[in-house]
Amino acid sequence: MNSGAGSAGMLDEVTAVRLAETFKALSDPSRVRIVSLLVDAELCVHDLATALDMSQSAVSHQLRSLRDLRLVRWRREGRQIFYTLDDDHVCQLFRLGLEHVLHNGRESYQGGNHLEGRVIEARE
Amino acid sequence: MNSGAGSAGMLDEVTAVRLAETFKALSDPSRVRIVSLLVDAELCVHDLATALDMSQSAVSHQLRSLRDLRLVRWRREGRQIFYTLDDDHVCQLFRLGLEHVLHNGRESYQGGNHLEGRVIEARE
DNA sequence: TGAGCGTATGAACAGATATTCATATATTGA
DNA sequence: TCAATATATGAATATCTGTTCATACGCTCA
Repeated sequence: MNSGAGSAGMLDEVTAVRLAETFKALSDPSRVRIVSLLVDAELCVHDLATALDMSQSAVSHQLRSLRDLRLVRWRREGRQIFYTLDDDHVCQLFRLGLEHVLHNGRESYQGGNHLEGRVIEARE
Repeated sequence: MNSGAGSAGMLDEVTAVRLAETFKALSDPSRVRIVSLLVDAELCVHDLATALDMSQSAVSHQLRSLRDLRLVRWRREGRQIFYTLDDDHVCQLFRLGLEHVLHNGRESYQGGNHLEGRVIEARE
């Protein structure tokens, strides 16, 4: 069977979809920033909204996505609801991604523009 | 919680966007499946399309995204172009995500439906 | 040189997404 | 019970995304 750690082989459709969903959870700047805060602390919606300079509604909608994808947990305390990251995998994913981004400035790259020196002689 | 290197602090806008972009690269089932194949082998577009049962065009478009995000490299050999994963981070991200998905069946979860229902205790 | 293959690309379109606005729900305290 | 507060939710909307279709580009070999 596939899905080992080494050779993954081709993923079956269900796994592919769920894996994609997991990454999709972190594929938006707002959500990534929410997670970056939750990595360090448990926060309520209002604090998140304030820290991120987003509307309460927008944050709440995003938290719902994260909840649906099981990336965060919540805890009620009075009228507030505190969120925290659900499991450690999320944390690891976040860190690994961050590492990738930070170690990957904007150095020149194979095919700085397109494939083989194609047409793009478009230079100003 | 917080497996080790904590304190990411809030991300600045640029980093958040780039991090989100990185995850977005893996946020689609087709792309995830492409990557799952490239984890094991270097493949040309046609082989990818065949293995994934996708049109050549669709695969090509997706490869372009992956190229733009620097997740894959290519190499021309005759009329074919072989793709491979660019750096190891991608591989690690893919594996970590897969691990998360595989270790996370569909067990019941906090708030099976809506929020209000129950409260989780302290963490750890 | 031209036919044919492999690949890339652009336009177009259907479907997904993030935010806003308005409003509902839950909880507390008077 | 009522007002105030914190959060969730639904509809509307502008934007983004993935695929298809048609076609262009690049390479190889008759």
